[in-house]
Amino acid sequence: MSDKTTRERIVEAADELFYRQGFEHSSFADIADAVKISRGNFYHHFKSKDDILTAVIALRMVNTGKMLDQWEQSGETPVERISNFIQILIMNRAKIEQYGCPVGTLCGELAKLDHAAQSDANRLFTLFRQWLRHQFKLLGHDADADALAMHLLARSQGVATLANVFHDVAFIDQEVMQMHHWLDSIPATENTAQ
Amino acid sequence: MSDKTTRERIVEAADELFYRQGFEHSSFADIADAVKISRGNFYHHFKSKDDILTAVIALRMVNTGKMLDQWEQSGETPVERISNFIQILIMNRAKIEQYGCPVGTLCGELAKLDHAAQSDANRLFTLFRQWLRHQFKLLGHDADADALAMHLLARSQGVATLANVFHDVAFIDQEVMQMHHWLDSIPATENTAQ
DNA sequence: GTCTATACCTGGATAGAC
DNA sequence: GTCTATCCAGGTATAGAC
Repeated sequence: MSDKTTRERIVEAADELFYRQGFEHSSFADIADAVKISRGNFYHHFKSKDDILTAVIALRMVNTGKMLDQWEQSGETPVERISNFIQILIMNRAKIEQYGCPVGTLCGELAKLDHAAQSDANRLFTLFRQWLRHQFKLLGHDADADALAMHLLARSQGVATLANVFHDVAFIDQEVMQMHHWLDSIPATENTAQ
Repeated sequence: MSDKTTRERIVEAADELFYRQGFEHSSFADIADAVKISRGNFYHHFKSKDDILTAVIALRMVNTGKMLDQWEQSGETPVERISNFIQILIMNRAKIEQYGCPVGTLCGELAKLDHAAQSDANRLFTLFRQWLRHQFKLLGHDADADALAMHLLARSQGVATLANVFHDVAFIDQEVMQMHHWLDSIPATENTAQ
């Protein structure tokens, strides 16, 4: 657990701030305060604010990838693995209630800004989408695997948004339960080929 | 259809711009361009940008109220009326694909900004929530009317978010169909008392 | 690699003429 | 009621010393 480089500390602080305050609303001064460095020093590590955003997205991609890999290993069945996805809402409920879904809110903001990094950020969603699609395929749902993946993504997005707006964690619990039931109700003609 | 006052024109232009670009990202210059007035002239009608936001939210409240009233009258049964709600996703699919849900994205942004008008904007959601709750109550769902209302709100929010991110209108159609099926599948022990 | 100082620009807001 | 001119704060980015 060696000391983190200044660059890493900047990216991590920016990651958190972009999540809590949004990208545009987070200034260099904010990040500088968090990392305890001077504003001018940024430009030794990054050439612009957009550059920091790119690094933040890259970090999130790596972390998300690791999480999905871990679910892949820890879950015995596709249903178990998909359940892990649903459970993020519970794991992160306090933060979701305060700041919404990190992926959804970032993509939403960048869409409004018509920002160049939009497609980069959207890849975070694609990561989940493909992983879920893969799991549904393993369940024997070849034709509608993508539709099921998108459906589940949409459900969790909606839950995160409303939990944030109404500051209601109980609503998360309630909906997560329903999502688990929905998952269990899917005809699981287990695909034994893979 | 008398000519609109400058004030009304400002609010309408701001409404559209806040939807498309977000509140913070829309400058006075942007609004001035749209309305074709000078920047200084704003302050004869509003004392601050936040004031314009308040007016925009008020306008949306009025318009939303009118829409709900109309559904109330045009629909014969609660199911028909709730169907109208689901159908907004279809009616506005082009805009949703481009800019997301106007209510959800505004509330999301104001939450990140920790803006004073947050609770004002959230009332837009509450308007829908209460209306839907009322309809579900008429369906005989006294105990879980609010849960059903929130469930439906969350579903449509999620659909709007993903349609926006993936620029996919077909996904809207697909999910709307499922939402109608879901609605039809709800045991409708019609409440004849009201 | 980190700092201070500063340039430059945008955006919200004010003053005052017409 | 609308305009022009202007002020001021804050934000990104650069220059250059240490």
